[in-house]
Amino acid sequence: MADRRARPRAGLTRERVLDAALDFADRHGVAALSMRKLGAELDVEAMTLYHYVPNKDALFEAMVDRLVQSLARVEPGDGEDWSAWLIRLGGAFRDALLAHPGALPVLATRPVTSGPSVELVESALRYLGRAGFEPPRALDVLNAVMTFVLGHALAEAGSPPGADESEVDSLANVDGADFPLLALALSAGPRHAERFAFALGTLVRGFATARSR
Amino acid sequence: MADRRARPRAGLTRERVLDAALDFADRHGVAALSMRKLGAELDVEAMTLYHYVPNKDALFEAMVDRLVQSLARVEPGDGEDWSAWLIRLGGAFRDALLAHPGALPVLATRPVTSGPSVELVESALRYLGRAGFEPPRALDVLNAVMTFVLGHALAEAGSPPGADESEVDSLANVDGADFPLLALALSAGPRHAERFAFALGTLVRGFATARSR
DNA sequence: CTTCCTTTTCTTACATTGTAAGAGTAGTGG
DNA sequence: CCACTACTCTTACAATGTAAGAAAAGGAAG
Repeated sequence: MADRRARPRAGLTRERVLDAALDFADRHGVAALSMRKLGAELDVEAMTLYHYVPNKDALFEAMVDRLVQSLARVEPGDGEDWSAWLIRLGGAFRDALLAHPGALPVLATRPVTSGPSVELVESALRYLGRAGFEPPRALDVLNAVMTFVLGHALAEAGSPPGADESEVDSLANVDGADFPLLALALSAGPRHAERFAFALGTLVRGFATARSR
Repeated sequence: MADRRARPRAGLTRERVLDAALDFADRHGVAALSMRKLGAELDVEAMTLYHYVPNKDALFEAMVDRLVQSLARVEPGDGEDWSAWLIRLGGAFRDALLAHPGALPVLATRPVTSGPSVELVESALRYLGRAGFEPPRALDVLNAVMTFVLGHALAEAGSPPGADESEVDSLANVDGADFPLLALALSAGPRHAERFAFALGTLVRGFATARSR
């Protein structure tokens, strides 16, 4: 009658396994994620997890899918301009990636190939086509945006947790005497968001000339 | 007097260890790289490697450094325009990354923090400053280019070797009936190089408006 | 309740990994 | 010959992914 456990173990499910994995990755880094430790997090032995996930690689894949699927809801609003939509898409992707920085190395290392992501690309091509981009060009545009966002997120998330504490945000403590310009450039603080907006805006604006009509 | 081994084992050195590691990573993927296997590649026991590298992580770091350092030679030519130089820098970075796609996951996952890379950034800021970019803006520009190139290289290199053969170049075999636009966009072939040039050119061109003079 | 069946969990076991500790070996200078 | 340094190997251990199958926990049917 009393609760079975301090940790809410009741009703283990694939969702909960994935959540725990993402959470663990965010707190300790993917490198530290082992089936045994993940099991311990859920008050379960390692082998139990194999009932919800065929193997560790599939678990990684599922984590990635989870992140990518959050993009499905970024559809163009009524009368929304293609460039505004692209910027919104890029921003949503960035948010999704930074929501779980621990999973980033996994996503970056793996070709995103899941069914839903292909549908995403197709509908993006549809929107861009409507805005006057031929399919190949539209794919170029989409590719440029997504790869840029991925690269930026990687840089922004920086080292995964568990890395050497001493050099966290490595560039933050450069010697102003040896590297005056860099020190000056960094004196304004991180500015990740502005940096991102600046670059994405520049990129998207430039695509205007690539439309066929 | 005769040669000691078929494999050129004579004179093991840190350089040779790094070369072998990069080579192995390219052929089988970093995931498959273990100290024992790398040792075997050099006709040596695993522990021998620890004489040249303090641990596996340092080996990865050294591999990354090797790639990054090849950028040191990309200095602006006489009278070379800043945008041309930026494009050349981006291209060189791409080349360096794609020269060892196996090492890409390592580089992407790790904050590039080595001494030489900081010097690289400083000198890049110097060039861009000469071209009229204030240091913070110059860093934004540089960051945008580098992150884009990294993201693009990741996408281009695709899955590391050793991944599931069936879905290599996953997007290449989409169903034209279900995803007509994507199929159409892909019918032109990979076009990685053009895609890269298109996006990098667009990005760099857009930076022109961010100069202060 | 008992019996059977399915779903979920655990126990054991093994090959592979990174690497600590230290022992062997080779070559070099005295 | 000795001592010393540079290099390599042997052995060992803890941690990992996961195969094989035993145990437990429900639930449905009698």
